[in-house]
Amino acid sequence: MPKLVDHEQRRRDLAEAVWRVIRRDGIDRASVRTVAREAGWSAGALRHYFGTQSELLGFAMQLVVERVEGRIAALEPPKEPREAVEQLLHELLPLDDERRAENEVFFAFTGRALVDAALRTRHEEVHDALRAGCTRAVETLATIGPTRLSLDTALEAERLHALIDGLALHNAIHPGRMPPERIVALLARHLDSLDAGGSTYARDS
Amino acid sequence: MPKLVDHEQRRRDLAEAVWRVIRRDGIDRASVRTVAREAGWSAGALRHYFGTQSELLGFAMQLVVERVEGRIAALEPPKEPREAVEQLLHELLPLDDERRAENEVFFAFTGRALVDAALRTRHEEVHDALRAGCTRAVETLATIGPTRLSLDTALEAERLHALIDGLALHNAIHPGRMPPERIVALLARHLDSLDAGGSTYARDS
Amino acid sequence: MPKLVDHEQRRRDLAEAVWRVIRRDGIDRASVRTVAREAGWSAGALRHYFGTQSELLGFAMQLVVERVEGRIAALEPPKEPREAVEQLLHELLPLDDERRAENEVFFAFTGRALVDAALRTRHEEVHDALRAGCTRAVETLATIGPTRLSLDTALEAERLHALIDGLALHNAIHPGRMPPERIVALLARHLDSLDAGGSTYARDS
Amino acid sequence: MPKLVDHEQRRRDLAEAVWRVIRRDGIDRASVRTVAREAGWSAGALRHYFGTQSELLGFAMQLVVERVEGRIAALEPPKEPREAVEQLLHELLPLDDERRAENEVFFAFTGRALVDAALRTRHEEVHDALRAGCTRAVETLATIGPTRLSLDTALEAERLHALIDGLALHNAIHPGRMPPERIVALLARHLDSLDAGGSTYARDS
DNA sequence: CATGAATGAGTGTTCATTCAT
DNA sequence: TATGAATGAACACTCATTCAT
Repeated sequence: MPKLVDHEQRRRDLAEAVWRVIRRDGIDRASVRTVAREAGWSAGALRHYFGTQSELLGFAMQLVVERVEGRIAALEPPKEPREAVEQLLHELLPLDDERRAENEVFFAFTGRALVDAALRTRHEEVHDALRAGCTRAVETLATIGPTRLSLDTALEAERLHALIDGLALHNAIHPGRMPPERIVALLARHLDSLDAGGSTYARDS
Repeated sequence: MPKLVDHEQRRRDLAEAVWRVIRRDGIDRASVRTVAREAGWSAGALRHYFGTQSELLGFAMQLVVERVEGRIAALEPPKEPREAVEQLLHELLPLDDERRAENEVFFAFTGRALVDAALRTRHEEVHDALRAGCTRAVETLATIGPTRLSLDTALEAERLHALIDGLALHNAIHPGRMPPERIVALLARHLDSLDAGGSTYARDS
Repeated sequence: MPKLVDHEQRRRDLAEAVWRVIRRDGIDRASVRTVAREAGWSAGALRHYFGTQSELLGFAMQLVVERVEGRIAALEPPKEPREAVEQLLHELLPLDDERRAENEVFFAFTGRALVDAALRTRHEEVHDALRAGCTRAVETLATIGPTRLSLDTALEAERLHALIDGLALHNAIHPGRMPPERIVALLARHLDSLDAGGSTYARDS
Repeated sequence: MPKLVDHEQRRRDLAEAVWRVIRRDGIDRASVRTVAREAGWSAGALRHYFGTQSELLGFAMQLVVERVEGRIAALEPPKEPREAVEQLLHELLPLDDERRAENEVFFAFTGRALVDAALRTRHEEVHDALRAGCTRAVETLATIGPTRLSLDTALEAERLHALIDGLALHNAIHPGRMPPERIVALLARHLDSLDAGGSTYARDS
């Protein structure tokens, strides 16, 4: 009877080590050796759980995918516009440490996905999941809001999506210039603008 | 002083080689050797113009900075809102090959700037220049437009900036999902929304 | 003692796995892991039967030794020259799959035996067994043949041995240039030449 | 003006280091590191002359090819049978240190050529060159000899070739059992046997 | 100014081996 | 007996950098 290990848990531990290294030193430093050391093991031990470095990074990226997708999937259908806004703010934006970590790791992978086909596929998953979340939010605003909105939902979803990613990017790279409070204000203003009548999400959030 | 010109021109040639390598193979492949080969020289020769690899990449990034800043600085004060829009579209967005190149290189550097202080400083320059361009555009819309706009220009500039970067990012990473025409349409819609009265930039651009 | 049988059988199974790996991928790929996987076991399990990789390969080589020796020992004393020839052809030369396998494995080990003393000892056993077989064949031809042969049997045995190994080597490395039929023809010619009077083994084989 | 080095000479030096390592420790130990150390340089320096290990080993093998081919090409057309024999003995067989080295290296590569296509191609070159040399020798014996020989030259060339390789192999792997003098005696006997009339090359060589 | 020689550290990966279970 | 965990050394190869010329 060999020593048994929870394989999936180990993979998760290692992926988290990948995250830490990426956030601290950048994805270029996320070598097999470095990650192993970060996790407190030898490089060879890591090979039990990930056959190649590509697999390791891919899994770490997949973890982002799953977290974001899971978060979006868990969203309750909002009863009113304000709730939709809250959801976006609290679930999709890098407003706390956990999501800030995801966000930074996500952008680190983004740079690599530009030239790595396998990572790009995973990146696209997150992209689409975020798009779906944005679409749902826009639709909510259009249908259950107290307003007379007649939105091109596809267009608005894309605009919202681009705005969110832009905000997240600015927060990741220059946190001082785009702190969480400012993100909240900007997003509120944006949602506000969708409702020409003037309901004001911005006023007290 | 012709020698200096040569020297500076060489640096520019090399920086362009860096761009080509980055776009083709990713920033990780932008090694001193690879870039030298791409430029048609020996690796040692490169040493005369850039002491370290970091300096080389920094200069290549600086080229992006200068181009974007130069482009923004060259903008004529718009006479009317529509012109402001045109400027944004044609000067700041990745709608042709040249600016698509800048854009891709910019995002490649972004990934690295997340953990490299020197690159981050340069990145911030571009960031601020873009912000300034956005601010100017928003101000134009507010002041010389035919509308009764009373905008929080700082807020709107940030929103526009984030939107533009988000669109550019989406275009760089998933060009199929965010082609130039779509960028144009989205940005038109956005500017449109700034003018609650309803002038329609979107209608015929 | 059934356990011992099992043990020995296991070793044989593993040695056969070694053979398959060697023939397919070369002796360099015959790692402990690869062989274990080929045999359908874990690498650790193999340790119970072979303490080191060297031992494993040595045993696999020993299997060649035993097979060749066994085959030669089993030869009936030939009644007439033609029978001696047949024996050589059918028992010692790589004319069917089984002996082609032995042959290839043998030469794979030969390369290593050049610098590995333990393997060289085992190699020498095969060498000597083959030599003995050749000697017996030559003696048969000299004593029971219908001819007036007066051979230097030691010399002729060595010549025959070198010829056989040369043919086998050529067959192993360039099978297209030395197919089985050609081996038969060449050996027939050789044996023919031993009998100056002209009995013709070649004519109808 | 950089330090200039005779590239081809360096490659030859390195190839000779390969030979030394192969003869001493076997071809498996002929790693880039080991060879570099043997030649007195760093592993990185070696990369200036050989891009990959495969290239390095291929060149070292090519050296054997060229030496053997050169030696065969340099053979003068023999005036009489005896001379043909001498040529074979002195040029093709491992009777002195230089050719013993070639021979050992050749067999080391043979083992690898069994599974390496690139090496096999080079191996085939040596094979064919040796075959040509044997063919020439047999033809000489048949045409200018004092005898009534009517040989199947293709068949006899192959037989001679296999014999020579077999002898060389036996000498390489078990030098004690097949010393140079014995090789000479055996080959003399063989050539003798080609001339049924009985001229005796063996008698005084 | 420019080159190629040379180094040493770093990369991902494979491996034989040891060990606890 | 048998397994998988774990290690540390080795592998080929890439790289930034230094240096003599």
